[in-house]
Amino acid sequence: MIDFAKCILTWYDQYGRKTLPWQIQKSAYHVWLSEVMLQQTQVVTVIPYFKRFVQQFPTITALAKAPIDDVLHLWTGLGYYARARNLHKAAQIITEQFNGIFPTDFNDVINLPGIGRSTAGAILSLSQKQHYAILDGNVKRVLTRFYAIDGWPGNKQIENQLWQLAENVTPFVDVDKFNQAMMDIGAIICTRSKPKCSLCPVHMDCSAYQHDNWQNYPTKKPKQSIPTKTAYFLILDDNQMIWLEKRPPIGIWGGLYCFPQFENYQAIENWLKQRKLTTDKLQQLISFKHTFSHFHLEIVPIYTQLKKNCACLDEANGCWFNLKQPAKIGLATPVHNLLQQLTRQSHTTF
DNA sequence: AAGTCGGGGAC
DNA sequence: GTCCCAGACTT
Repeated sequence: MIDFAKCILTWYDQYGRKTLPWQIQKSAYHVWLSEVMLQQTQVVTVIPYFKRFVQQFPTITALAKAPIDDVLHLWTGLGYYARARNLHKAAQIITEQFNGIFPTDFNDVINLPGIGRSTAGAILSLSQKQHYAILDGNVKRVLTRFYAIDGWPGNKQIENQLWQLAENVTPFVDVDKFNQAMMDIGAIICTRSKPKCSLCPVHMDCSAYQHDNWQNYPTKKPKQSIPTKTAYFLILDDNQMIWLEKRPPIGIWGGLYCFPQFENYQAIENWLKQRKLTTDKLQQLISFKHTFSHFHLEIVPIYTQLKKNCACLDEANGCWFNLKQPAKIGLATPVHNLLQQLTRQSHTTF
């Protein structure tokens, strides 16, 4: 049997990634932020978000003091907005309970909102060389192929087995390099499709390589069809000002601003009538589909111009979004796209 | 154990 | 179109 960790570490010295933005001035804060942004999100997507975020919030304390809308604004388009809310909440906990210093005790770290076992292990190993294993999508892919682990990793029993293997292969020295190398190999070599086995430092002992059956691993998630829902977005235009409402903090697009949303056309007319808002004719724009992991959303934008603002709208839970002077708030991606479309049209109109 | 939570890259 | 990504949290 080869020395798994030694092979991985030797590979890392020569080929591992060492200049990603969160690896330059390595701190617990930067590693934490990157790990959270990288949850279910690819590196190339994260990089610009990470740079903007640390520029605006250089310290945990600065993040803790910021309004949540500022935080969500910087998260716009990244998805899984609970990550941003948890990050903000955790920054406040760190400021209050840990004097603004990121905790070094595993139990303290994993108890922060938005940090699970793998993220806690990644932060403490990468930023402080503490001996903890990680088990993200990359490590799961490498281990299931190397050891020929059958069964979907989302299954609790399979996941426990993978954690055990991860702990077994994780060395006591250079744990930071090892964990980074495992993620690098998973992301660059042991890819989901067309893995570059010839470049892998442990391919000769890899079960999937020996049997030429990498396609069987990891075992795919049992797929299920997802439903389609329809949503009408009311684009209420008061002279280049668009009415947006803040969504409740939990649920889809939590804390983001969105057009008033309805399940059918009639509900829009009721909504306008109840608020004594008089508008021009309702105008249906081109509908489109937005897909989530668990349902499709058919979005029907309904545009109309407000004739007379009766000031019946609740400003506490919404705002007039100025197309010519956009506020820095969190926006769901289809809302963001529609607002940009409206901005372009207003330019060509004049 | 299953459902909820986004958006985009790669194919 | 499909699959899934440096997962965590709720029920």
